[in-house]
Amino acid sequence: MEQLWMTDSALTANEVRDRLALVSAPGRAPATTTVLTVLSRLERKGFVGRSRDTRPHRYSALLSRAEHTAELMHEVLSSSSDRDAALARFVGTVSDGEANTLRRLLDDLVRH
Amino acid sequence: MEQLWMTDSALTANEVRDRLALVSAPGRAPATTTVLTVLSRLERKGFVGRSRDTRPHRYSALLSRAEHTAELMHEVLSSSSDRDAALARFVGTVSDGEANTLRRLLDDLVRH
DNA sequence: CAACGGTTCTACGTCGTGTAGAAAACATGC
DNA sequence: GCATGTTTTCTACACGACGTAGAACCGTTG
Repeated sequence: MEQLWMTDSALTANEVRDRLALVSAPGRAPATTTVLTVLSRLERKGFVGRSRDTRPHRYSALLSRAEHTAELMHEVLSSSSDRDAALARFVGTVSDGEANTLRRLLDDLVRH
Repeated sequence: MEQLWMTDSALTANEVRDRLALVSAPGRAPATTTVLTVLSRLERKGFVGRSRDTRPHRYSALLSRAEHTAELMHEVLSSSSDRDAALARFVGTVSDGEANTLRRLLDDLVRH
């Protein structure tokens, strides 16, 4: 459900429904009220914000897809009693490409 | 629930119950059957293995806590459409200590 | 004010999870 | 061999998170 939201930003419920309709299987297009409900719940959990003043309320993701993923990774990591061990395992199973990406990112980090 | 399991390895259901009893609040000690049920479900999901031949079956974690955490992180990461962006966000919010750990790990990686 | 689009309220089915009793399967002492 | 205690399975319930959506409510506009 989330993913569908992360496509872009600041849409009305109907716009979201339409986009969903395009992606989902023919029969499985959600009703507008469904979308509204889900958006409300996401808002309650702090994942999306909405403009209550404009009449068709506009909803937007508060965190980008990448930010959200990063946050989840932190959550998972901090649920571990031994963070370093977990990181070691993580790095040990990462692809070469991702290892390089990580190196680059860490280098960038050091030059503020 | 998981966490309780990751303490050490190869225990019987009753041993697990006992250890749980030590940690949990006085009134909140689980029954043995409860432990069995949970262990069975964890087995079904491939998180723990058990020796069916010994009579009190012995249960053991198939993945260490760290491995499990690492696997979860990979799962989360691969659920992202843009892995690199997610990694960037992740590294950007990591503590200095963890950044250093990561550098060291990546260095070790390169010398096979 | 009636009709319509948008929003909230209420609700149902499903799934995972923590919980555990009842029943079945086993081991054993006698 | 069978009664008894232990271990495991079966069945079941409550609860919360979701996906789903109808019914009712509300504000605008013709």
